[in-house]
Amino acid sequence: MRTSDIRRYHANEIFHRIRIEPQISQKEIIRRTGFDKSTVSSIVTRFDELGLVVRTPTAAGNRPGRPAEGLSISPDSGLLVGVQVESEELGFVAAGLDGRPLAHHRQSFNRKVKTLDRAVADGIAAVTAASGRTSPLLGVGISLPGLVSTEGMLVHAPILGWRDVPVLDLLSRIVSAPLYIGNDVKAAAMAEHMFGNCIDLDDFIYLFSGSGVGGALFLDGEIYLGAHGLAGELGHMKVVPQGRLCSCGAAGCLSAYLSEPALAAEVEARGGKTVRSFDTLLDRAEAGDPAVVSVFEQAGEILGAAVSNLVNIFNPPVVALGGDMARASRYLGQSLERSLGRLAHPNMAAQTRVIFSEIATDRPYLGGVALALDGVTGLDASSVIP
Amino acid sequence: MRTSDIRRYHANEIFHRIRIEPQISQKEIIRRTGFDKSTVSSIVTRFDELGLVVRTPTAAGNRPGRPAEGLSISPDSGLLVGVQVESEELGFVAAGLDGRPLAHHRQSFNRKVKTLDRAVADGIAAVTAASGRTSPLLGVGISLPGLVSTEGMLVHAPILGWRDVPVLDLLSRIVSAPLYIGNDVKAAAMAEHMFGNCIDLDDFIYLFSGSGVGGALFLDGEIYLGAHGLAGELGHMKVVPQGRLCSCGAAGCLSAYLSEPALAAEVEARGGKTVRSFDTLLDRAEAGDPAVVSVFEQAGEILGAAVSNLVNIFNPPVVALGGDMARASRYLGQSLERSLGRLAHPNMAAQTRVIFSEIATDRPYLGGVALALDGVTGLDASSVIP
DNA sequence: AGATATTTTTCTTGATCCGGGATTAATGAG
DNA sequence: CTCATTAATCCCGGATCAAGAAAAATATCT
Repeated sequence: MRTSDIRRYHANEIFHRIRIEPQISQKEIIRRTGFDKSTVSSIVTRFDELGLVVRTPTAAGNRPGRPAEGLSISPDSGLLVGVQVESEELGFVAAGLDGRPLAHHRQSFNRKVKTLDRAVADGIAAVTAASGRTSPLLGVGISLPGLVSTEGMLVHAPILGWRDVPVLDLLSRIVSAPLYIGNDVKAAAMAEHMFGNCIDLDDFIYLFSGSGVGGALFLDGEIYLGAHGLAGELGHMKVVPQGRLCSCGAAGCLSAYLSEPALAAEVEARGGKTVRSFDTLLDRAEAGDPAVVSVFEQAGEILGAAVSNLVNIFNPPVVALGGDMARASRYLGQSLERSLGRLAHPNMAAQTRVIFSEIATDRPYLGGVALALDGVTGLDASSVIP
Repeated sequence: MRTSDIRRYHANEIFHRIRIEPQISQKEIIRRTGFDKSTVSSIVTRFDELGLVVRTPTAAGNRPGRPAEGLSISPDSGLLVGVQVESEELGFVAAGLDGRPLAHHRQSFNRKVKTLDRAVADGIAAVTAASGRTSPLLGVGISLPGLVSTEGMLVHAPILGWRDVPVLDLLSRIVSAPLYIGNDVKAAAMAEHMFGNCIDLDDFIYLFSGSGVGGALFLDGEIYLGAHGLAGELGHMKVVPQGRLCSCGAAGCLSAYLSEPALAAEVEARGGKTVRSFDTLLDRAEAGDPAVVSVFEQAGEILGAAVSNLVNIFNPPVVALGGDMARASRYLGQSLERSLGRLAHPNMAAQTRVIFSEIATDRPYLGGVALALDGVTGLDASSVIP
C-alpha cells in the first residue's frame, strides 16, 4: 500500500459521490464521506483541471454566506463504451463518464474467435460515431458470457463453445483505448450498483437468469470473487432434492428450473407448443396460456427457495433479480413471495427487500459500461484520476 | 483514510507474519509481503523498542554475507485474556501476544446479568495469576453466545435468556484493560484463522455446532458481518424441505438436525435412553449404540447438504467444521463425504477441502484470545502498534 | 450604501509516510 | 588481512493528509 493509494481512494469516492448525486457541493461531500476539506478541495480542483467536473454556481438559498457550488460530472469529459458478447449478437453502448447512455448499436456475431477483434472494433467505431461526441474514448468494457480469469482470459464460455481465449490480448491489438473485461453477470451486478436500483448500496446479492443462471455476491462495496474466482456462481445452488438433472451433472440445481431452456422444456413437456425464445414465453403468458403461467409459477416457487437460502446466509439488505426473471416479474412475483415467506428466517427476511432489476431490461449492455467505469476510476486504475 | 493508517496496516501485516512464522527474517518478510525494506526495517525497529519482538542472531548458513536475524514475537511482551461466556460456566485462558496459551481457568456461572462483571473480573485475576507472567494485560476478549452489536451490546442470547445487555459498558467499569467483545462462533472462526487449521488463509467458511448451529463467512481476510451483522448465521439454512420444525418457526433448518438438543431428541425418539449431554452421545457412539451411530450418520448426510450449498455459493478453499461436529468427526465423516459428492458441483468441490477443527477441542476458549489479539493489533486498534 | 456576519472554498504550513539509493554491519573465502 | 557478499539501516526527496488562516461570495443590519 502506497501513500498515493490513499489519494486514489479519496478521488474515487469523491468521483462517484458526484456522479451519483449531481449538483452536490463540497460541503456535502465532506459531510457524507468524512474526508477533510483540504482533501476534497484539492481533488475537486484537480478534477476541474482535467475537465472531469463542471462547477455550477447555485442560487444562494436565502441565507448569508458564500453559496455552495454545484458539482457534476461533465458529460463531455470522456466516452466509455460497453460491449456485450452474446451467442448470436454483439451489443454496444456508448456512455459519458457519468454513465448516461448516449447511443446503442448491435450487430450479429458468428461466434468465431477469429472474427471477434474486427467485429468489436467495428462496433466500437459505429457506436462512438452514433454518440455524436468527440470526447476521448477513456475505456472499453467487455462483458463476456463465461468464466473470466484475472489475467484477461476467457477460460470457458459454454454458450460460445470457447475455451481459454485470450480476449484481452486479442482485442488490445486492435482497440487502442484501455480495455476491461469481465463476466457478464458480475458486470450486470456492478451496473446495478452503479446505475440501477442498488446504487450506493454496499451489500446485495444479485441473481441473473437467461440461457443459464448466474449471480454475484456484492459484499462490502465490491464483488466477492473468492479464492478461485468462482464465488457467486449461484446457478448450481440445490433447490430440489433429487430434482431435475442439470447440465453440471448434479440434480436439483436452480439452473435446471429457471434457465430459459429449462422453462421452455417444461412448457413443452406440459403439452405446450414449441418454444423458440423467452419472448415467446412472455407472449403466451400475456395471452393467458395456462401451461406457461403455471410453469412460471413453479419457477417463482423454486426461485423463492433459492432466495430464502441467500437471505438466511447473507442477511442482505437487497436481493436483486435480473435478466429474464426481471422481465417475467409479473408471473413470478406472487409465488416467489409465498415461498419466501415460508422458507426465509422471519427476522432476516424482514431486513431484506427482493427487487427486480429495471436497468437489465430498460438500459441494456450497461454491464460493459460498468466494467469500463470501474476500470477507469477504480482503485487499481492507472488513469484519469490522479 | 489517513496516512498513518498505511503504517498501521503495514505494522499489522508484519506483526502477524512474524507471529505465524517465528524466526522469520526481514528479508523473508519483504519477499512475502512486498513491502519496502525501509518500511519493514523501521517497523521492526519500533517493535523492538516496544519489546514486542526478539531478534535472535541466526547461524549464518555457510554462505558469505551478513546472516539474517530471526524475529519472533516476545512471549513476555504482553498478556491477553480470552473469556468465554457459556450457559453454566465461564471459561478463561491467558495467552502471550504470540497466542500461545499459558493458563486455563473455568468457573461456574449463575447466568445473572448482575454478577457478570464480578465473575469476569475474578476469573481474569485468577487466570492471570495462574499464568505466572507479570507482563501487562494488553487486551481482554469476551466471546458471547449471542448476537453482538458493533457498539458492544449483547442484543440477544437465547441460551442465557439475555436481551440488550450492554456487556462492554458493564465490564469496562471493572476491567481496566482494553475490552473486545464478539459473537462466540465468529470469534472461534477468527481463532481458526489466527491459530488453527485456517492459519494464513484469507477465505474460508466456518460452521459450528453446539447447543445451536452458527457460522462465519471469512472472506478476503476478514469476517463478513453484512449490513445488519447477521450474515453467516448458517444455522437456518434450509436443508430438508418440509423438514423438522426449528425454534425459529420455519421448517427444515440445519439447526434442527445438527444441534445437540436436536441430536438428543432424535436418539430418544428412536428408542434410545435419555441423553444428558453431547458427551453421552459420544460415549454411546463409541460403545457402538446403533441408534446413536445412525443418528450421527443422518446428521452427516444433512451436514453434507449444507456444506455443498456453501461450496456451490462460495467456492471456498476450505470449509471448517467446529464445535461438537469436530468431536464427532469419526461418525459424521463418511456420510458427509457421500452427500457432498452427490450434491456439490464437481468442479467446485474439487477446489474445496472440508476439515474438522482441532483447536476447538484441543485448545478451548481461544476465541476470546483471537478477539483480543485482533483488537490489539487490528487496523482500528489504538494501541500497541504505532 | 457600506460595514459586518456568515458560509463555503482555497491556500499555507507542518508532520508523517513511503521508496530508492547510499551506507553500515556482519559474515565467508581467498 | 582484504575482499566479496548479503542483511539491515540510514538519509533524503516526493507525496499525502490535517488543521488553521485566508479569501471569496453572499445576506443582513445600520
